[in-house]
Amino acid sequence: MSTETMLSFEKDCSECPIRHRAVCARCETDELELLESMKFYRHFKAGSTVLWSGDEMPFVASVVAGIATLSQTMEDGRRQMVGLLLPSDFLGRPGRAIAPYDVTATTDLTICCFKKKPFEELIVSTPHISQRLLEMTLDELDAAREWMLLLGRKTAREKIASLIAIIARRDAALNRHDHRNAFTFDLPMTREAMADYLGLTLETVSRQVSALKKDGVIELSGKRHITIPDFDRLMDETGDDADGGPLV
Amino acid sequence: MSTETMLSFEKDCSECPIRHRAVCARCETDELELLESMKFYRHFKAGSTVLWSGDEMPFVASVVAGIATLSQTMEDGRRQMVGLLLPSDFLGRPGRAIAPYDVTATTDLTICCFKKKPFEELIVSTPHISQRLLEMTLDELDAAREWMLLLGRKTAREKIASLIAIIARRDAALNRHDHRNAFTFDLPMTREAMADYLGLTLETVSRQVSALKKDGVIELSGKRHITIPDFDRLMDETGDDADGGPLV
DNA sequence: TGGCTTCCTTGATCCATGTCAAAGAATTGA
DNA sequence: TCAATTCTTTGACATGGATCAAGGAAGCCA
Repeated sequence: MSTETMLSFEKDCSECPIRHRAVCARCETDELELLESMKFYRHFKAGSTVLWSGDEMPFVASVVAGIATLSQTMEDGRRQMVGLLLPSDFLGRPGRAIAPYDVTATTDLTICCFKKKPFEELIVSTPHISQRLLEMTLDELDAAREWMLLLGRKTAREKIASLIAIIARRDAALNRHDHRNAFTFDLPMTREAMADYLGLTLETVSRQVSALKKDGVIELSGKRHITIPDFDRLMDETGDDADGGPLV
Repeated sequence: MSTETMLSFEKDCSECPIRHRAVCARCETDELELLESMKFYRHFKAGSTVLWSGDEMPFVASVVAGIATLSQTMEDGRRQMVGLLLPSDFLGRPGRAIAPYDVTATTDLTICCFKKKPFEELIVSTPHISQRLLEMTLDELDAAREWMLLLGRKTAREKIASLIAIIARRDAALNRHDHRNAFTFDLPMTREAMADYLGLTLETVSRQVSALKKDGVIELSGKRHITIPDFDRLMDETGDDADGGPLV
């Protein structure tokens, strides 16, 4: 599961790309040293399963690179994604032994793991960690509530536009763009994963993506590569208030 | 807004009905004394608005009695409930000045408030509070994810059955019943509020409630009073796994 | 008592999205 | 280079839930 080569941050937390956003963001040098002695990395290929719902969960982890999803499946196969974990997001819950959701690597994925037991002790003894975890959990709850509005009340077209806007924003936050109004990026997920995210079928996703393309809201090259000629135009299609927050 | 009479718990936290489940659950006697000196109560009538989205939010609070809801409204009036606050649940977020959702009293409501600033200081200095808040926030996130599955993938009939099961469970947790298989309680919300919760229209809610009644899954007297003759039968209608957790 | 007002129910119809089916692109591996 | 596989698109049709419309029931207060 693990690669042979060791990247610089795998020794040294201060080199880590998510150093300032992850659960360890507030840690001081001495606290980082403690984390360094406990952490271990795991890598997953795109499409592979990290954990099945019901599995024992021996670790908690931060996403370092790539994207993971949390999803629930009903007995008859209906499936809903309930979490999208981007770099710096936290996986797992202190005090929980069993995974409540399927965890899947949507792209190639690297996670920084801590054994559950020692991490739980750390939370009690290191307020910098528990405070940061609280903040991140509150952010996730806000995101979940946005998502509930999307699932309960938006049309298929608005759902697609919203998802594209979310991904564009995240991409803009990572890679600074020169142009203010032209965004280009790859969708990091299949049509089926988009459908699972949005509570739609993959056919409806495909049709609505085509419709947004036909109407000039997005430009497509290949199936995954998207250009947004006018971000405000895309925002109009999401159904959200005009002032849905600044772009970064 | 506030009543003239003071109930015993309004002086003495140890008398408080939510003492062992709220954000203060883990506090020791001396910590409770500190909270007692800071807290104040507010009361709202059923149907009244506690806060509008965008309002300044000068306090955080625990729900002591009654039910409050969080909801989002789109520009054209589409509305989705995104939180259901029952007694002991926490309202507000440390570090947030502006309410991001409409907060409504669904029933008569009593909340135990703390001014935001002093509470934020308390969180830093009192690990018993921040740890409990983390735990409660993680629970809310789990509930939000269940709800996302409901919104994204369940049929109207499954949604109604799920909501009734949730309320029945909560009611059973508060009021011990003698019979193992007969539950009776009042729906604490209008058909419209149910629709906002479930991502449906009120007409569909009404029709599906009638259908469940016709099929003998529930018994209705009046519009709000429900009896569940066979809880397992109801659970079959929710679409959830058979082992959706024990009843309390 | 009667007339508002609010909440709820039911019917008729429509339409957005799901379902079923087929075939086109892109990718992988032999 | 050619299957085989996976992902995607598109078409035809079905349907669950929304919409529009009317009226019933319960609570309230004058």
